Amino acid sequence: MVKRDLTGLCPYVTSQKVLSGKWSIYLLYLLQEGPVRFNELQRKMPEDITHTTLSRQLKALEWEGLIVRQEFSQIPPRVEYSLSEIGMKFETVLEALGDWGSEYIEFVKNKDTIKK
Amino acid sequence: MVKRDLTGLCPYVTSQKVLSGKWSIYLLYLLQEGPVRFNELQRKMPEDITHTTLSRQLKALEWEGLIVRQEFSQIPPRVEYSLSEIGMKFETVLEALGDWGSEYIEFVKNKDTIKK
DNA sequence: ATACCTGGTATCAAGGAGGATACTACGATG
DNA sequence: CATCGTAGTATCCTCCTTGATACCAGGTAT
Repeated sequence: MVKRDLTGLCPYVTSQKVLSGKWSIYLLYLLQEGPVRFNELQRKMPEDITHTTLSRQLKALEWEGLIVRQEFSQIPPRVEYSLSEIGMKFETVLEALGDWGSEYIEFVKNKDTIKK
Repeated sequence: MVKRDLTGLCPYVTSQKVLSGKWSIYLLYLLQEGPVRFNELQRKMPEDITHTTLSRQLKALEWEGLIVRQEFSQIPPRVEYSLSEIGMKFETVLEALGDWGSEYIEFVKNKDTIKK
């Protein structure tokens, strides 16, 4: 996941790059409600995802500035992830994506039905 | 680009899958204004993209139902791509993405400046 | 005759993202 | 003493996407 290039500073290309991770959108969606711990995130994912992958994905989002990682000095460790300021501003996109995604699912269902 | 799975029918996961192509967002953005020809699309891309890649990308979007391909029986060939109905509904997302992308670019600029 | 135009497809190579597995620290619990 | 829980990192392997290149049709321009 090579990022932070901002080719030509195009908003669309930039957005595409930020969203390139396989789980970025869903992670941002999960973090909307507030801080979530690492293992909790893993359990909440809609598909199985290894902690290796989750870790990489979170690191990328943190590196890009969308999320914040807070570590508590406890045993066992406790790490909470939450949205940064620019991450919170992404909620508008999330809303639009959620709406469109639902409509799209309906669209595909109907199409498949007609084909049968 | 293997698609059309709709895992658990989650809108966010679905959207993520549709947007997985490296150029999907920008292509949808370009098609907002109306039909565009193949070579014209290639020329309008912000980075160089081979016609092989463009062809695959368009095929994926067409297969997903977001765009429509219209072929005119002419020599030399003339093929126009445009948004489908569900593709047009994506414009809300595009708008949000454009706004957020711009803000994000500003955010990154400031961050880099501070670091220096 | 040759090159050029469009809009592709076929094939191969390279790179990167994701998955699987093993390993880590440190304490609590059985 | 051994295992569990958290939150990771390090490595390796594999698959997928992209990129590069060559090739195609069929008519027109030089």
